[in-house]
Amino acid sequence: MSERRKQYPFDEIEAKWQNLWDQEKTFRASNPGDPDFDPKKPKYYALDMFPYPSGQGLHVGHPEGYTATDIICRFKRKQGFNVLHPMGWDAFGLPAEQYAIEHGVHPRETTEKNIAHFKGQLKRIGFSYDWEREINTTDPSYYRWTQWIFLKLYNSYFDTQSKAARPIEELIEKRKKDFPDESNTELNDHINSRRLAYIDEVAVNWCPALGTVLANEEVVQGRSERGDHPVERKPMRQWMLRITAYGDRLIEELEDLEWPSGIKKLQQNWIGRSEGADVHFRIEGDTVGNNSSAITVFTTRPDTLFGATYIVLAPENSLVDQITTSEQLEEVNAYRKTAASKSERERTETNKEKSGVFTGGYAINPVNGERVPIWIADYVLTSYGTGAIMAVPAHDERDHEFASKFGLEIRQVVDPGNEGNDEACFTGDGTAINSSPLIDGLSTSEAKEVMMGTKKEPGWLEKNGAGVPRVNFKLRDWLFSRQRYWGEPFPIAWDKDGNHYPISEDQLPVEAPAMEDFKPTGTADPPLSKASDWVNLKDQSTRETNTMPQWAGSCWYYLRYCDPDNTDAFISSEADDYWMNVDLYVGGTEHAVLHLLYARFWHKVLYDLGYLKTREPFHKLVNQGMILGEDGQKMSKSRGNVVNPDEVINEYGADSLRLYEMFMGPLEQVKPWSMKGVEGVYRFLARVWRLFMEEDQEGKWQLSNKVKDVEPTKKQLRILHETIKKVGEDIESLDFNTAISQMMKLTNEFTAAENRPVSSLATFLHLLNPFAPHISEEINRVIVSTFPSIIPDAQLAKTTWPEFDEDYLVDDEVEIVVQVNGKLRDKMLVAKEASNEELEATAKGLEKIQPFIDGVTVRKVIIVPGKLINIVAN
RNA sequence: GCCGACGUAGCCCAAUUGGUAGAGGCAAGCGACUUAAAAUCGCUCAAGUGCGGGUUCGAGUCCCGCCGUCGGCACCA
Repeated sequence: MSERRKQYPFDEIEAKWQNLWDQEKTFRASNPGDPDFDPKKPKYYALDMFPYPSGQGLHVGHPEGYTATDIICRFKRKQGFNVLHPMGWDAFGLPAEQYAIEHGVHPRETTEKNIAHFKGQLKRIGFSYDWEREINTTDPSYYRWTQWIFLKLYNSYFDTQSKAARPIEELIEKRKKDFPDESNTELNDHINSRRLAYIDEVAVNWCPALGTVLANEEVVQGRSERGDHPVERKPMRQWMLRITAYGDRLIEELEDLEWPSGIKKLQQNWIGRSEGADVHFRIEGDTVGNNSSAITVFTTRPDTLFGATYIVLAPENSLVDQITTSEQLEEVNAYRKTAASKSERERTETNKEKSGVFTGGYAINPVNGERVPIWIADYVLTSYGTGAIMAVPAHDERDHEFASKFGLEIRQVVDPGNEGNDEACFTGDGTAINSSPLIDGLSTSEAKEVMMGTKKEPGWLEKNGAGVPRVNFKLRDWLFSRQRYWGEPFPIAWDKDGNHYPISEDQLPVEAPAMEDFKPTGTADPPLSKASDWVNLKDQSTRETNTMPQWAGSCWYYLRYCDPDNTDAFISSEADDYWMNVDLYVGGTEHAVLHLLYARFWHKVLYDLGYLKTREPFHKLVNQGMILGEDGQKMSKSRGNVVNPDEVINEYGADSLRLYEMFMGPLEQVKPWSMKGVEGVYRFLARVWRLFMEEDQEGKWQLSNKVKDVEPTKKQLRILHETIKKVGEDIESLDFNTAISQMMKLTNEFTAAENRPVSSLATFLHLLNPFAPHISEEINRVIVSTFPSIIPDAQLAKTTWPEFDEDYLVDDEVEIVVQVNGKLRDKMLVAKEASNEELEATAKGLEKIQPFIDGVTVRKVIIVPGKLINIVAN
């Protein structure tokens, strides 16, 4: 189609307006304190998920959400809002580094190149970003503050009383008061174990192919989310962020947010809060006899303790060595070895068949003093709870399967009531039986309460020193260090005694050294460890050589947009006050648990420490649906169904791309691309163009002589005002597809008219403007020059959104549907203000209605004003 | 297995939130313009709402039970 003549000169028009917007800074948002700041204007902050500038450039999924927010922003500006609509680059990350390693180019170079490409592509779509607020997470003036926030995490702890982060100094003071004789080392150890950013030796996800550790969230089915490489578990000393401290608040504070319920659920499930108890099982033969030497299990069903017939430890559990008897040693070691050699994936794949071995040891069930065997099995995870469980095979499917396979005792302690079938294991709530007078006959919830107690009263477990109520989370602390080059260095150094200490704030940013060779070392030593000049500090200290993960920069970028050039603070208090929260955040579901959880966590810490005034960053969240290829499959290079937005713009123009992305269907829905559909909206825009313009003999476009200074007809006024109403409402509710159909309808109506009233058409251009800004501005300019006395000489972007007049929307006569027994039998035209009595009389008199009501009794007449009348008769 | 979303003309999708199943687009067909074609303009065509029950004067919409598609989680004790 490239040879085909363009239906309207979109290429000239679009470039022209984009240049003008750039030069005039049309979409600049002013901050409190700016000379042009108007405090009377309400604010609106619409945020897009900023892209990772990959080498592939933009794909059609990006402009979907971006167009949606752009329409809202252009609309809100016309309604008099001061609109913050920024864009930036999430540019640290593996791909740039991988590419750099393969091609021997510095990642900064490729990143800059990619950003320039992305930016050019975004500008070509005509988004109304305030480019003066552009940010880049790899810019030292940006990551200076990422490092600064890290120091805040490092220098604070979570106070469980107030459920909030507090400065670490408070903890130090308190500790000194409580333990005045403690040595500095002991004090430090205590403090370090409480920091929100801390070092820990944990079993981490080590990815040999990428040469780095990964967060749980970055591992999918035992493989790396990026690159799909195998991941193994390996104990390493790493920086961790104590996100689990915020587990409760991250769930509770979701409540007031206007987020899709599915996303809230996803986050809740990911955090995975469960209430239960830690229960201590003394090991038989243990002479110490206190709880610290016992096996502690976590259970959500302490009411089933009497049915706990054996104990299972994770193979990695450190107690295994102590418990295993010499007879069982060989078997246990063999099993542990196999378990360790299995990748996470293999372990979860063997989902079906349970395996495990007996340790030879026994524990004592604290509720009845019974001796129960201790097993190890890999269905018990070392990473959840305590790495040990009490098995209640009668009421837990996994335990049931295991017990059945190994012939362990299955003792029923919950009566399912009339529901139950006795064979299979019953996991629901019922009545406690076969337990003890303590709980027998009580419902599951009552029995739990007896065991765990209430807020006021401790339960049986606590009173007897057998356990303590506890809330457990699936959420793990956030593994925050990576063995990579292209990331934020930690503002941390280590003294010669091996203690870590913070780099002072005035030394920020800590920039990574320029390095020739930043390949992963293949060991746990990060690439930065090779830069010895950089690593070694004067006082024999050495710098931390890990870097932060990709997520760090995106945890707070929405704050920086509010005050991007501030060199004194990450955000000024005034800017925070004025702009936050984000009124609307649009992006893909792929960030439902990762980015959105991390950002909320950081935000809450900063809030607790008094740097922010809002508890949550994103008030309203909308997930755009994925755009599939023309074949209904996910777009991918290998399938060859990828649509390139540049090509769409070349052939149909940016306005068509924008319009099509919105016309495809509801924003949140998954939907396939269709080039025919693009042509459809392109034809619509060309129709709009020809509604105003015609070609002269030389083929030059000029204003059509059908466009006149005439009064619109009643019908025209009606559809115009209908459209003003519908488009406005649909933009507010993000139903862009239906807004566009309404504008198509209007265009069809006016195209059919010989006299096209310029006043009405000018109003229509305002409605079209947020969707197709270039063509609407261009046409507006043409009619301004011909009708200067009627059309104000101003850009649509700078003039007010039109208002509709209800009077034009109503007819004097309305069509009323006449039903008999709910079935449509006839229609009638009646005066709008006809009374119910009149309606009923008229309806009953209708020729087509008579046969249905003759000879039967009319029981009831239902009238919906202006809509229908239903005669119920039999 | 669990959680969530969605099933309406050949296709993408509407339906004032319980009130005439059709707004818009694509495709198809016919006509006008044209030497012809493309483009354009005009007209036409189509499903009874995945299936089975229920509530109601009235169900695409609400309830119950199935089926299918897509997405997420998945030995979380």
